[in-house]
Amino acid sequence: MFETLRKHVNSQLEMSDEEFRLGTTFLTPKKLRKRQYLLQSGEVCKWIVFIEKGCLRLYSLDDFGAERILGFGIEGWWMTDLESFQAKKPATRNIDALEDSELLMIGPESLEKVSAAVPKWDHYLRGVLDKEYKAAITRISDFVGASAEERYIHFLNLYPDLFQRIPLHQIASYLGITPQSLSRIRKELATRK
Amino acid sequence: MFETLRKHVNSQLEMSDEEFRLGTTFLTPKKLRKRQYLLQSGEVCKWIVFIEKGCLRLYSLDDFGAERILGFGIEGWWMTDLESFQAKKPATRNIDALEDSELLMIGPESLEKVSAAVPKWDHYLRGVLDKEYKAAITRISDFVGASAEERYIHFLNLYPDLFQRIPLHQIASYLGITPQSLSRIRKELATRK
DNA sequence: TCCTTTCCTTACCATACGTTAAGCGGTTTC
DNA sequence: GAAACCGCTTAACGTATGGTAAGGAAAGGA
Repeated sequence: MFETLRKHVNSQLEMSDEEFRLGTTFLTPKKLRKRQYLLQSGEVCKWIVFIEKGCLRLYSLDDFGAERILGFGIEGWWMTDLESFQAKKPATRNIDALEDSELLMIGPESLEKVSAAVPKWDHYLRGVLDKEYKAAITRISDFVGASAEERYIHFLNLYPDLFQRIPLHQIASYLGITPQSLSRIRKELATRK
Repeated sequence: MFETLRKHVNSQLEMSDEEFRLGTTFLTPKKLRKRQYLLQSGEVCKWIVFIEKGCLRLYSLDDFGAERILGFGIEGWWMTDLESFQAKKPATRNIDALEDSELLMIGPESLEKVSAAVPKWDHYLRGVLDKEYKAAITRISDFVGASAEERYIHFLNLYPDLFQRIPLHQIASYLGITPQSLSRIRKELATRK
């Protein structure tokens, strides 16, 4: 049940089996079917989730109901709408499953408790936020200075795993362009090779 | 020397004068002249800085030497290149002063110490990172789904203080457009009113 | 199995933004 | 006080991306 999480923890820091086991007692498992919501705008986001298996996406809806994809997650990633989770205010964003998924969830109280009780978990979870933040800055850097084509190439290099399993029109939204533009870019890249 | 910082701390959480004083002993003051670098790409970023007074910017250079502005900071903001600071690797980004500035700096060891010694400071600094992360996601949301004109309007609403004192061509870079495009957008908005 | 929906692509035209070039008031420099 | 620079704007034109529409392959539902 905790295989992927154990691997991810190991990749970040040293943690004994006992410390790991202790931490996992604060986690709530949950299965999500494809298309099922973990969070719908209007609800308060009550969980930070680790993806043991499957694929989620975080997105908002613009004034005309079109999806703006803010991020993806697959096994080995953490995900939440921090805005709503921390403030305990209704979310403006949505999280749903792109594939049948298995999650490990942690709520605000458990988060406090595990951070206080197991310093290693505190470090681990803080490190997760740091990495997310750095990734966000890198993505902003791309938007500020790179063309859609460059952003697509960067995405391929950074997340080859995601590219394999996420529909192209969702990747287009993530890149801030239309599916048609992405299609055009891919054609252009293919002929150039 | 710590007026702005004291105000900022107060705005985030409750902290006694003694706790505050204790924390400030870990800070190193520094003055920076306009155009002076705090960090140049190639150096390791050794500080997280609080801006008591003045204005800084964080930016990278593209292949042709053009500046891509990743962020601004004025009094009451914290700033660093987290990528370089945490990994202790040479930075790819630069930080310099847009105005004569007064900074309070904290290095990696002091950061560890103050976090361990004063729990309130640990919470405070963690909150700062959280806010930065949330702001980054909001900015990404803008890039994914909003036009340049909308991004400009959002910038005005979010950071009216910044708009007053930062040259327009730098704001243009922050928004991911050219100064000419920003000028066009401003004209369009002015005539529409 | 059929029928619907989803996903990807292509084509055509519209538009937002980039590029290049130039001008002009304000400030700094010598 | 020129001269040089800087910040901002405007204009003309080029290009990347958006919008609309349509078709076809693949997947999913009944």
